[in-house]
Amino acid sequence: MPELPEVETSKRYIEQFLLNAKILNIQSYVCKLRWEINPYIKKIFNNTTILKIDRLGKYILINTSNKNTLILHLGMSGYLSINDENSKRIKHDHIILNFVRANGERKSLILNDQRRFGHIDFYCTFSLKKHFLIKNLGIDGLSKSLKYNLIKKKFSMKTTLIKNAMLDQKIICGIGNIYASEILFYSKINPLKKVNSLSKNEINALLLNIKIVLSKAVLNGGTTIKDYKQPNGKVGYFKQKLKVYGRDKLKCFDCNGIILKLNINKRATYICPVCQKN
DNA sequence: AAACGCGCCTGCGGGC
DNA sequence: TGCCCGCAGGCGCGTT
Repeated sequence: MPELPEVETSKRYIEQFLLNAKILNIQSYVCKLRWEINPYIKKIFNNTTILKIDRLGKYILINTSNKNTLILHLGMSGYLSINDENSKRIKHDHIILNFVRANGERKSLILNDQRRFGHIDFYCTFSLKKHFLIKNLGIDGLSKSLKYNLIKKKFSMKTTLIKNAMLDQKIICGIGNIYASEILFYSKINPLKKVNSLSKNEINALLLNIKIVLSKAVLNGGTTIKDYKQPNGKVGYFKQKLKVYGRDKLKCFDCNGIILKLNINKRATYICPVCQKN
């Protein structure tokens, strides 16, 4: 479900509550989400303070005073919320992190994940980049270092389709299926084009539009297609701004073309065949 | 090394 | 009403 903008929205919201808060304990009600959950997670963060929260791609990274980092991934259906301590658990509430704020307020961070493709883990902060979920991640979609030379280098050795490359977290991390279609539309690039055939202008357009689309989506609180909500309970408002995703058979906003739905690698891909002829 | 499919899960909507 | 199928915002792993 959540792609970079939804994860960033969630991160910014929980940060308001969690920064400088003390973790009391972590409860988990399942043995595994996508993978087995390390049982030590229940104890290792007890009485530690949350110093900093980062996001890398679709991962939320919570750094604590015991020099560990809590790693959260929301998978397809994960949803974070903040609730009063001891409020009633609902279906698919799998992880509850109880904490106390500097003002004495006791709250809980809740991970609800219907499909259980999400994950929670922890690792020593110092060697976080060696963690198996983090070590292969490419550059973040909103990183200032996302530049032409870097991407040109990665693209020139590949024959895969640009749509697949957009979803490859080892190249650029954070982009998922919705924003891949949107960014390619903004860039007027046909998703079936091979990455090693992209011109300099096309790559530069792509990089610019990655920034534009992702940051616009963040400003709008992300995209709600079905059930995604911001942690404050509001839906994301970027859906109204989507140009192609989910708009098959409808008219393109920029020309008279009709939006087409393709299947690329079993993933729905939306294009305007006129704007994205090449 | 790169490029595919598979499988992990639940739930929903459409067709019969 | 119910069953079956396909599909859904992700991604590591095994196989080619």
